[in-house]
Amino acid sequence: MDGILTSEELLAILAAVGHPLRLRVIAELAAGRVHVSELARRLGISRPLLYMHLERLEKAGLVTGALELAADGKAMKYFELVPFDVHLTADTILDALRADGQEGPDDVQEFQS
Amino acid sequence: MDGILTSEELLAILAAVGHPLRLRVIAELAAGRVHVSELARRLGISRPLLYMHLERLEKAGLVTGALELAADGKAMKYFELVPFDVHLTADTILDALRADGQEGPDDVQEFQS
DNA sequence: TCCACCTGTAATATGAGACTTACATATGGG
DNA sequence: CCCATATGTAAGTCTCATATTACAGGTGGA
Repeated sequence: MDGILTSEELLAILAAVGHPLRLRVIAELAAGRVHVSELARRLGISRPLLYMHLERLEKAGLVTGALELAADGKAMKYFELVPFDVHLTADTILDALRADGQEGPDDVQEFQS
Repeated sequence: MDGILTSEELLAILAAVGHPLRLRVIAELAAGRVHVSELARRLGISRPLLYMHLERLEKAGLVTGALELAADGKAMKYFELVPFDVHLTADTILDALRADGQEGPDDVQEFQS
């Protein structure tokens, strides 16, 4: 979760981290993996709400979730932190915007005059 | 614009940078100071809209604006970038949340049982 | 069977942010 | 005097993220 980012990826990360609850979610997960219900209890928020925030963090690639079967047979979804390291400066932002231009040759049509 | 941040300050920065237009504003200002109307023209957006985004960036402490009188007597508001360097990791976030606790003794009432 | 856990989603408010349009002001030059 | 430039703000709309409530299903144990 670092290296060269496109502005889109950078924005996804910034928007994902830039919320009070999600900041606390990251802080909780920094201590180790937790399953959803337990995490909701710790944060004092409803489970559906937590789901939304986790989705957002997952789409940004900051956390990952895995459904597991506990010893007692109950299904539990554990989330854990994906190590990230984003350096935020004016230059970083310029790099991200530049990266958009020559973004992967995912079947991009080239024009010439 | 770095060092130890409270979660509030960190959130202000992240939320401020986390928008496509504001990313481009920062990129433009990275090349040097620009006055509002000129910047709006470069970005191809309306001036009132740019104002909103600039306010947001200014509140987060990422840019500063100064009203100046040009040689021809016209008032022009120049904005420039405030150098910032935010390192974003799980640890950084933990630090920010910890910093909230013992935030400046700005007349804080202490209780004891 | 009922209760206590867990996951997952749909339906629905609500509120903040983003954006537009319109207007007020001031300056200098043709 | 009118036009072009500039700043600044008020008012309204509209979209979307946020948040709540309510439901669906599954398991294990008393």
